[in-house]
Formats: sequence, C-alpha cells, structure tokens
Amino acid sequence: MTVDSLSKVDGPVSAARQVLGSVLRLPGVALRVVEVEAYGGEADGPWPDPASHSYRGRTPRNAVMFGRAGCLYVYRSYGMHFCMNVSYGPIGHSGGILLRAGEVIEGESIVRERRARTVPSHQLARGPGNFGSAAGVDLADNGVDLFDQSSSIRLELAERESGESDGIGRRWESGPRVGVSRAADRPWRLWIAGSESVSAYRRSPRATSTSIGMG
DNA sequence: TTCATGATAAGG
DNA sequence: CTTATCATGAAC
Repeated sequence: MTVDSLSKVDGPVSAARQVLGSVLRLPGVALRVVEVEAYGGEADGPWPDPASHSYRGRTPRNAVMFGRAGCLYVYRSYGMHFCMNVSYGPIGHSGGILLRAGEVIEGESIVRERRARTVPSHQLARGPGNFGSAAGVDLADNGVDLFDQSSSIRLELAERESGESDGIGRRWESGPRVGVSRAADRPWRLWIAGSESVSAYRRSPRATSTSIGMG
C-alpha cells in the first residue's frame, strides 16, 4: 500500500478506507486514525461535493487538495481549531479525507501537554479539532508531503485486508457526515467499530433534510 | 443550548 | 468594505 493507491482511487470512500486505520507519525507522537470523513471536490470534477471546501473551485486555502495525493491540508476551523485532511486523487482534481479522531499509540505525555490535564486518554484526539491539537499542527504544516521521508509528519497506510475490516484487523462502520450543512446524509463518515476514541455523532443543526444522495 | 473567535469568499 | 457562514469544542 503506497501513495499511488491514494492518487488512483475510485472515489472518496475508497480513499477514506485507506486512511482509516493508518498511523500518523509526528516528532515523538504517533496517532492511529480511527475516524475519518470523506470529502469530494469541485463541482465539475469527478466527485462533486457541495460540502467540500473545494466545491467552488481552487482558492489559496484549498490549493493543496488540487495538488498530488498524500499531502496534508490544514485549515483553521471556527477561528480557533486546526483540522487536518489527507489529499487524494490525481493532480488537478481535489479531494480530501478529514481526520476526525485518533488513538494515541506513542507519546501520550507530549500530547497531554497540549491538552487539558483532566482529559481521559481515549479523548485526547477525539474530534477533528482535538486531533489537530493533539498532533500539534498549525497552518505552517499545510501542504506537507506525508509520504516524503524527510517530512516531520508522515502517514503509514495500513495493509488492507479484504472485506469489512481495516488494516489492523478491526471492523469499521459508516454513517452520515457531521457538521456539514449540505450533503450531510452521504454515509461518508467511517470509523473503527468499538473504538472509545471515536467521536459521538451529532448532526449539524444546519443540515437540511433534502440533501440526500450523490447528485 | 450558548458562545468564543477569525479566516474565507461573495456581494455591494 | 461588509457580512454570512462555518468540515468545532467546552462550558453551562
């Protein structure tokens, strides 16, 4: 399993399945990705997605998603959190996998310094904002190639097994997306079944009931 | 349920 | 320049 498989995916969910169960490595810290959300791209691209930051085309913020697969797209959320995505698809077309939750498998003491002291271990990287906080990233990390050996942030894709299990032998499930007002009912949120670190599902109050389907 | 907090993109 | 809208989290 290499970065090539991320650039040649069939679609958003295929890319999400590759990233789910992978390990993000940063200086002194390793996070197992246990929850992701798939996002498509521009309206006239292969995977149009009204909820994607790139739906209306390329802008300075979303430019990384139009580049090569396997790069980190970091954006500021609600003015105070940093959220992380992994780009996928061929150059020229946008797509991103939002990292929504992780298990700290290395460097918990380092992560704990970035989070409130009372936070239970399984909640250190639960939720996209908390994941970014646990990872210690900011906008300076936007665009990093996660598969370049010289990068300080790297992604280790898990070996994929056939059927409904991830690369570490755990089953996964899927459901509607969180926090988006459009196309929220696409079942593009994927998580490792049974993980305590998976965030609780909360439908966005802004989500309409008519935005169902792939369009 | 409320609000902190700032970038982004679209409209005038 | 103005302003609505957030791919959220934590405190009440």
